[in-house]
Amino acid sequence: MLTVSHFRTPTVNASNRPKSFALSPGDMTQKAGVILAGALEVFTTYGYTAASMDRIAAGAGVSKSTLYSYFHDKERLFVSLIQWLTQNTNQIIFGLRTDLDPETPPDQVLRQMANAVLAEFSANQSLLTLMRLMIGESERFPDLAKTFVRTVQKPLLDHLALYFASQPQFKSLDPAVSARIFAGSLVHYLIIQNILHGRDIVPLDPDRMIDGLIYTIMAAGQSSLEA
Amino acid sequence: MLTVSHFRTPTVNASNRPKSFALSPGDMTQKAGVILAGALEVFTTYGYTAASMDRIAAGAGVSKSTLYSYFHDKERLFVSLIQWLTQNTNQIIFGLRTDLDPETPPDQVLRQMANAVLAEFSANQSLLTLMRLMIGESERFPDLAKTFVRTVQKPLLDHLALYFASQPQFKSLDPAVSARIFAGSLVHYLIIQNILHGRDIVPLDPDRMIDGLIYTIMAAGQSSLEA
DNA sequence: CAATCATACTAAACCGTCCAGTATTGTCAA
DNA sequence: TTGACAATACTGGACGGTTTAGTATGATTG
Repeated sequence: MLTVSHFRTPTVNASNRPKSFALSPGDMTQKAGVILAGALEVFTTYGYTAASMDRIAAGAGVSKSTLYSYFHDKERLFVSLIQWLTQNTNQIIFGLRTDLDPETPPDQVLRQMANAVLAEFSANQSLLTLMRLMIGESERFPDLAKTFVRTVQKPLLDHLALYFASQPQFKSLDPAVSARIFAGSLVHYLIIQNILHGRDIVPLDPDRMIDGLIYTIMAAGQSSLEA
Repeated sequence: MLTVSHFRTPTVNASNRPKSFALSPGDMTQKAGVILAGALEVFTTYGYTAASMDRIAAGAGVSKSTLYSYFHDKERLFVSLIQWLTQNTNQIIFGLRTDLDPETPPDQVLRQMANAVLAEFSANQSLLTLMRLMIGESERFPDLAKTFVRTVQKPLLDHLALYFASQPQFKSLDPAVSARIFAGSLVHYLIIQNILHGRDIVPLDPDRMIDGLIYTIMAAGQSSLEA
């Protein structure tokens, strides 16, 4: 269970040293959300180091005092932000996971998933931002990167692998590898097109990408090729 | 043709304003290479902003004066470094591209390629570093990201697509999409395992990954599934 | 004599702290 | 219900100490 730690209530108590709490996201103050939203934009634009706390405060429309009353320091603000995004991402992903209904044909399920992923990632910029920040700062925050893998990537891959394993059509395929191929192709596509700004350089229609991917997996599953 | 621009000769002329040249990599002084190698390590460890010019100078074993005599400023040093890495990467990739011999069976060719990619990226840390830096700084240096796509990703994808198109075994597959699936699966695998430190969290043997990937593409190619 | 080194310097930015003052909100007595 | 008061949240600005990019100066080396 992920909790947003390094978060402190704005209660400036007598000692002027407010203590911090590990709060579940529901407990988070409205102001904290405003700060995180502003921080996201600034971190997105400048990266971790170049994003100054002054700019974050300005971006969030909050005084620096308030900023520091909610978050102890820059590093823990960043960690809280990533955890916040991670939770949002998780909710989104688990929201769009088409309940692996064994009735509907697998190609429809897969297409539905792929469509949802590409649509969601294209519409919701913060998901790609999370990916980019995580990769970019993975050396400075290795533990955070592992948390990201554990709470976002692993459940998704496990879910996919479970689905591939459950369908007899794919019994000749390695479920774990198929999950990697499915997710990896889409993630790589998103990285090239949206993060590295390669849309005009290596253009590829998302529908064409999805069609080809679905066809490849379906065809491989139904093949009687010997290993 | 890629040239290492933003590079200036160490000639500190009278006006103390040495002019810069666009030099082909062969013209690059030995010292410039030393500086770039040191810069790579520091940028890798600290990221762009947190890598100070003092640390870079120290890491390269060079005085700061010399540093600035070869590179106008930090930004152009970084651009030169990326271009330098891009060229190295290109040479490596084009070096390991198994000359698309139509004689050898496709599965062997693909396996050879996948093996070479994974082996090379695991052994040569700087390739992954390049990937990580490019993604992490893609908002600060969008043009650099495009250059990366144009000079590294696009040739690789084109090369793969051409190969898929040339082999009758894959005539039922979309060559461009197959190239994306092939490269994307491997890149995503490398990102998860090596960049995001997910080896222990979502373990997957590289050979198993390659086997599954090759099988999937081969089986899909030989399938007679109707679209 | 060109290249390099070592060092010191400037001007600016940064983080985190601190504080005087201002809204906002609630409590409680009259 | 109203008015006084207290607690809390927040602002805005200033500050110390540190770090940064980039420049300048003079010594050293081959």
